[in-house]
Amino acid sequence: MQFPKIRQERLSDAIARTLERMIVEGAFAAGERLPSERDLAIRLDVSRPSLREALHKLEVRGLLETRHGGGTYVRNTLAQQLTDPLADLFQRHPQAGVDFIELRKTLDGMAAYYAALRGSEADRAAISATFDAIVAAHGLDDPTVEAERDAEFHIAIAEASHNLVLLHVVRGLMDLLRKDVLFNRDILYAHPHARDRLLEQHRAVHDAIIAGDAEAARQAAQAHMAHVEDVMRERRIGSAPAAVA
Amino acid sequence: MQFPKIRQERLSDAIARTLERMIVEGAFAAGERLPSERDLAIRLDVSRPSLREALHKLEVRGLLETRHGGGTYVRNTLAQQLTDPLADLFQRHPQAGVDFIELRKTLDGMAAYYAALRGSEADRAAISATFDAIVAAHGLDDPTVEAERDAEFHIAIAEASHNLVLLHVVRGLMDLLRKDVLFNRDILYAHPHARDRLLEQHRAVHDAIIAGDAEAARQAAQAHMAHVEDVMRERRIGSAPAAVA
DNA sequence: TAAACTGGTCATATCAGTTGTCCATCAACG
DNA sequence: CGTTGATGGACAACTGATATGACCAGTTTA
Repeated sequence: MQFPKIRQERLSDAIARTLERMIVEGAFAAGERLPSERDLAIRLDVSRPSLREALHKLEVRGLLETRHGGGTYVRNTLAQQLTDPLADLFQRHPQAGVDFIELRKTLDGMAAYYAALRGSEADRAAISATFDAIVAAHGLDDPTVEAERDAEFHIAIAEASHNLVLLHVVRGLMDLLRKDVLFNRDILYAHPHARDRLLEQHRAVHDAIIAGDAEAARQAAQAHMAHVEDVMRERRIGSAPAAVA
Repeated sequence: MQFPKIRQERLSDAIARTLERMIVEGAFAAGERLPSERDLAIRLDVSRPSLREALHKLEVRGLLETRHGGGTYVRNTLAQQLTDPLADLFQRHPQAGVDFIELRKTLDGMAAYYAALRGSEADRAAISATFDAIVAAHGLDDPTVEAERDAEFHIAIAEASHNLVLLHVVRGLMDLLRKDVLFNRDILYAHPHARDRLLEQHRAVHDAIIAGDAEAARQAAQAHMAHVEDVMRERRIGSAPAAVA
C-alpha cells in the first residue's frame, strides 16, 4: 500500500503563501509598499524573523523587492508566479484554456436556462443591475472594468439558477478567471468593436432571462461563449502559449 | 485591511488528517487493523511519538480504537466524520443533492457528447471495459460493487471527452459522490428491477458513444441523470434529509 | 510456553520559531 | 543640513515541537 510521506510545512512557507495569495488577489498592487515588517508580523501573528524569512523567499522569486531603511515593495509580473494547482494544470496544458471555455459554454448555458426558469424578482433585479454596470463600464477607456463587471454578471446569473452546486463550481472557475491565469482577458476587450459585440451578446442573455425564456437564455449564453471560444482559437494561432496564458 | 492570522499546523494534526483521508478513501476498511505504529511511522516518515499523538486524536474522535499489545483498528461510522467543505455545504443544504444531480445531468451530457465526438479507439475500449464491469457486477447480490463500477464508467467517459477542465470537475464531484455524502447510493441500486433500468440506461449511453453519435450520447446521458433525479425526488418525499444524505 | 509483535511511556537531543535587543540605512521635518 | 523617526538587517537566548532511542506491559503466534 502506498503511503504519502508527511511533510510539515515551514512557517515561513505558510507566510509566503499567504502574502502571495494576498498580492495575487489584489490586496497589494504592483509598486505598492507593504506594511512594515514589524506591523506585518503583528497582523499575521508571527515573529519578525519568520516573516523576514518569508519575505526573503518572495524576494528571491521576484515577487517583492526590499530597500534597506526604505520598505518592501510589490514588483510587477505577478500572474505567472501563481502556484494554485488548477492554475498549474492550465499552465502545463496549453489546451486547457480552450477546455475551460468549452466547459463554461455548457455551464453558463445551464445557468442562464435555470435563471430564466427560476429567477425571482430580486434575482432579475440583481442581473439587471450587473448588466447596467457593464453598460456603464462600456463607455470607459479602461477595458478591465468592463471585464470585471462581466464576471459579476455571470455570477449573478449562476446565483439566479438556484442550483448551489452549479454556483459553487462557477464561482470557483470565475475566481480562477479573475486571477487571469487562463488568458489575458484584456485581449478580449481590447478593441471597442469587439467590446460592442460582447455587449450585444450580454444584452441578449440579459433580455432572455428577464423575459423568462429559458431556452433563448441558454442559446444566448452558449452563443456568447462560442464567440469567446472562437476568439480564443484565433488568438492562439501564431501565438506562443505564454503570450496568451 | 484584513489580515489572516497565520496558524501553523501541528505535525500530529497533519498525520491525523492524512490517516483520516486514507480511511475515508477506503485504504482501510471498517474493522481492519492498521499497520503497527512502528511500521506506520516509517512509512509516513514521522517519529513514533508524533504518530501516536495523531492516532490518539483519531481515537478520541471515535475513528480508531487501540488495544494494548493487540493493534489499532478502524471503527465504523466514518462518513459523518468528514470535514470537506463541499460536503459541509451538502449537509447544511438538503436541496444540494438534487442540485448536484441537476448539474451532473448537464456535465455528463456534455462529457458523453464529446466522448462520442472525440473518443479514440483506446477511449472506446476503456469505456467498454468499464461498462462490461458494470454488467458483470449486475449479476452480484451486493449493489455497492455495481455502484462503484458506475462511477468508473462516468470517469472513463469524462476522460474520453478530452476536456481537461471538465474531467477535473467531474473527478472532484465523483470523488465526493464516492464518499457517500450526497445520498445513499445504495438506495438507487437496492431493487433488482431498478438496477435493470439503470443498466439499460448505461447501455444506451455506451452504445451511442461507441457508435460515435454525439447527440444521441448526450440525450442518453441526460435521460439517465433525469431518471436518477426523479428517484432522488421520490425518495426525498416523506424522508428526513439525514436518512437520505 | 517462549518469542515476537504490539501499544505505552519517557529521557535526551535536535530543530524551528519567538522574544528581545541592537545596528545600519533612508526619509521626513525643522 | 542635521536630527529624529521609521525602515530593513542581524543575532543571542529562550521556548516549544519533534525525533531518537530505550525500556516496560499486554497480546498474539509458533
